[in-house]
Amino acid sequence: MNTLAEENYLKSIYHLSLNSASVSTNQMAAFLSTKASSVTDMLKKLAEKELINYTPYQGVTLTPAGEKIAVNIIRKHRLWEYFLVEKLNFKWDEVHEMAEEMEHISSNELIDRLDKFMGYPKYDPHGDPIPDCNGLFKVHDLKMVSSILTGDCGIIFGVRDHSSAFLKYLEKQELTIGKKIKVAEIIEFDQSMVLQLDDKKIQISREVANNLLIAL
Amino acid sequence: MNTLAEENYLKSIYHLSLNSASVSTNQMAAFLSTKASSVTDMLKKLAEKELINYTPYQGVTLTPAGEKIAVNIIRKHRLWEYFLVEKLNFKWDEVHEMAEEMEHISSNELIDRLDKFMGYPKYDPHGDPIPDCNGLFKVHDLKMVSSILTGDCGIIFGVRDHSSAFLKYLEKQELTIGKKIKVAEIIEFDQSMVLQLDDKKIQISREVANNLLIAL
DNA sequence: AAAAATATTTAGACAAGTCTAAATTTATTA
DNA sequence: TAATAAATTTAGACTTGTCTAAATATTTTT
Repeated sequence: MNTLAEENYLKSIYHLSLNSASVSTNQMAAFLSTKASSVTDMLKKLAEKELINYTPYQGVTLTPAGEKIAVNIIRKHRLWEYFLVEKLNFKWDEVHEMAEEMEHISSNELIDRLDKFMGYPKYDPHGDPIPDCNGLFKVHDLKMVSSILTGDCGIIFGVRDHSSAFLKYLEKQELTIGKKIKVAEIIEFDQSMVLQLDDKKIQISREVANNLLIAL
Repeated sequence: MNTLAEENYLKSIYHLSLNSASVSTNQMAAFLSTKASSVTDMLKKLAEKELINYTPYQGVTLTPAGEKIAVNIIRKHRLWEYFLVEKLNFKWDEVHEMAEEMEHISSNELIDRLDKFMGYPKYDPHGDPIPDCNGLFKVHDLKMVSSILTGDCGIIFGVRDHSSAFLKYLEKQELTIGKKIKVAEIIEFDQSMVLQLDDKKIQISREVANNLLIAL
């Protein structure tokens, strides 16, 4: 199979590809907290294995084979996160690092049985979709809270920032997955927003609104 | 923390120490399917970290710090095996390789919660004791079936050989953990044994009897 | 107790993955 | 479009863990 480092590179290329068509060496280096020269070395290796399309200086995309591996790692990551939260009662801000390790457990039989054990969940604790055993998942059309207008309603469905600090903040504000919100007011000065929840109003910064996703 | 290789060496020293007071370089090399020179290199590294007592040419023992790490890895291994069998319905001969990977998931909080989730099991699917979160476990005084006499009774409590082939054979013969057996006859020619189970008699070779453990 | 056999360690090399520093290519800008 | 800046790759080195082959230590045998 592939090494730990190879798997992490493939996963990173997948995630970065969601924003831009092709991924640059420097983007990778920043994302992986490594140096551009290290990235180049690994890209050559992955291209050799035909898991990525790589032309020097031109950035990189995943081949179908590479994407399949990346999606499988993401499937594992999200299923383990679901397990940690739903079965072992961890909080949603505590599970990322553990899942980063667990996603590399190789057995697919294991992950399929875990999936079944948990009742084939469709979303992980952060609202991200869990690919099924064939790598298929629905891509929801979610909007940033910052992009909607006064009076608009929606249901919180996901986050863009997965940091513990952000998740803890949302938890404290009761801005969790499934909650219904309505935009009560947008402050012109700094674009911060006042949201109406079931029982209270809260004010969130532009930065928070940018990282909170809703379905209308 | 420690690397994967370091953890595997410590675990091996622990297992091999159960048979002999100190463990030799060649024993380690055979057990780990590696070369004696590689073992020497690693022993130097572990001695440097004060996880083992190592005098060149004189074999090796674990320090208390090294033993603590080894027991913790074994705790993780056995708890994951229990999880795989009891929650995900794997057979007892299918779980070893998966647990070899899972035992290196670093979080102790995770393993303690897994332990709680499963109701603090005392034995893994092969009858081996599971250390608690302080590294403590009962050492049962088990006997090899080959060491008992005609007419003696006992309850199957463990195995010495953990290979899939052996476990599958035991499963087929219904010689599983918890079964009560009585020695009906010992064949003088080859020391094979006829065992009385609840409902039937079966004959096992000396080799099998050597690897099956019972409590009297 | 010396010779032979066995076990262990040392020396030097290699692969994976990373790094720094230098060279090269691509992009920007004036 | 030539000069400058930024991005990327190459070259060479380092670490971890492994290997082979040679050297050394220990054990066994006679």
